[in-house]
Amino acid sequence: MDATPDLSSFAPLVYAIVKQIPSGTVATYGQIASMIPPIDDDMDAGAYARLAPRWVGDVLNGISSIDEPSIPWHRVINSRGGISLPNESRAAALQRARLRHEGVEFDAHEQVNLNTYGWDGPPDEFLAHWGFMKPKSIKRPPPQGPQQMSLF
DNA sequence: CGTTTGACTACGC
DNA sequence: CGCGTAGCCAAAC
Repeated sequence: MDATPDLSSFAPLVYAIVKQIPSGTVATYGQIASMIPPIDDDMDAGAYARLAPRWVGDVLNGISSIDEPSIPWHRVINSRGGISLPNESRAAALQRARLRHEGVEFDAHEQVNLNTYGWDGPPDEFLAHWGFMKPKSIKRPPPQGPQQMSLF
């Protein structure tokens, strides 16, 4: 059997998830990758966790070239909340324009506040249907009492 | 068929 | 808190 460990079996899963990202929100490569369980059983879970985000990028690179309209590839950004495409890239400008058009704002550093625009992930039904795992929420729960004032 | 690069991320300074 | 580096694998050259 051709156990081709290429991305052909990985790509459809990425497509399915990216399609679920609502307009006006963004998801990170790592977040999407964390939802997809390791396909290769022999692969170490830790290794997979480090590799999968890059595979997501590779997959999206394929559809951004043809600009597949059914897949909102522009809503996927890196963990820093920035666009990973080369700044001078035509696709980067397109991605940024589309996000802004959807209401996503960029700060002075040209980065998106994931706390505000970060995606919570698809519904549980969707996850169960595909056998996906619930992603680690990219929204960082604000510490309840970060600036706990020292009474004395 | 060896080398290089990459839409990544975590970690260190 | 921003910038540089290491790691890891697949695809492109």
